[in-house]
Amino acid sequence: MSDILSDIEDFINNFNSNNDTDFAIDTIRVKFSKQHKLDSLKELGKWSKLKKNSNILNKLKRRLNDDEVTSVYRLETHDIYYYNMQEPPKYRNAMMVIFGIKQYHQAPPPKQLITKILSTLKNISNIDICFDVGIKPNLNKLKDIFDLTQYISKDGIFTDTYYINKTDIPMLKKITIYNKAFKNNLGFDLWRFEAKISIPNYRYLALPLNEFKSITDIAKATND
DNA sequence: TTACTAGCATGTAGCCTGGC
DNA sequence: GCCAGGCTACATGCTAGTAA
Repeated sequence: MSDILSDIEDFINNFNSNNDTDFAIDTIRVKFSKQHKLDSLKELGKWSKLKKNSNILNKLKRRLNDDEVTSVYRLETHDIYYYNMQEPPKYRNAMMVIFGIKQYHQAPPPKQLITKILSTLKNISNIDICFDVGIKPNLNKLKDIFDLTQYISKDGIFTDTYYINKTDIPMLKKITIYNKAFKNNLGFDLWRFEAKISIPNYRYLALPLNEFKSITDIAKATND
């Protein structure tokens, strides 16, 4: 079997070369059956169950509102987790989540480890592809075309995070636009576009990168 | 043949309650 | 407050059947 991660990276890099852009993978998610994979995953390192009130678990649950999370396990100190899902057959399925592959404030999870996990699970369910820009995007242009929702924190504060929850583009489930510099305390201006893209069959890769680029191009237009 | 799915049985962990 | 017991939710082992 070929290397799934390299295949996707090659696909994206090829698109970047032909379109003068700089898309990158930020998050990989893989739904898997624990029944035959868990033993192999445990050989890769120590998985620790996150405590019920841990900050990381609460943060994960905020991001995973659709999936009925029961418990979450973390691979050592990496941003690599799997969480058990309640959907039937109960406790059989889990979702592997590999975060922070494109980061500025900390090292990403080791590529060799990601490759091993993907070759063990032999699948990939969806990925987040990101695109970073040094100035605030033109959100008004996007509002003209999409239903742009601003995220309001629990305290009722309007944040620098915006969602396009419905794109009408096949496989492109959602786009998040947020102030990356503020979020990670970077010390320089940086905004991030993040596209959640489902992958029905990784053997026949057809990522909607042209469509995502059209959206980032609109938002890169000069602010009026 | 191998990989995967699903049902049943059983083990484990966490929470709650009552007695001391 | 502490501990034991009971209950429930969570998790996994075993096995049989199915698909690739």
